[in-house]
Amino acid sequence: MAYWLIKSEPSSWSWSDQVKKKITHWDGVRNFQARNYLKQMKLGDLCFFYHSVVGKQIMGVVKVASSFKDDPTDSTGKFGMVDMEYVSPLENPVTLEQIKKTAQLQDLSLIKQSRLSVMPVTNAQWDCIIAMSK
DNA sequence: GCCAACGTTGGC
DNA sequence: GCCAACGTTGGC
Repeated sequence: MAYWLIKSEPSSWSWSDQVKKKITHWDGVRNFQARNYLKQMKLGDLCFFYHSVVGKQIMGVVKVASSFKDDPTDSTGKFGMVDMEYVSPLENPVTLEQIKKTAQLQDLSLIKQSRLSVMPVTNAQWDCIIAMSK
């Protein structure tokens, strides 16, 4: 099983929206690198849900609830989406500031490629962030 | 609200 | 196929 981190601006789709709705289409990705990662996702893979711009912190965990499929909001047919299902909140959100200060997390794409909206997370990085949330 | 970073588009 | 122009993202 793989781990990922997905970003959303709370003004368009927030963690509390996700908690309420439980399961949602993760559509609107218009970046090839992000799309390629979406494509690699497997059913049951876990993802951190990160609030960009407002909050700048990891709020909780969701899981991949469908494999890669057509994005109905994309008329070009180049992009796609998966479904994301609510799993659990973090006990305490982990902020971008904390992540930047943590030596083991310096390779996280969140830091190196701030514009990428879907990125892989290693087992070690996952465990580290979970530990920080306790 | 600004601006740096960077991905995408389109003209050549 | 290159690269300048442009648009968008997201941290500050």
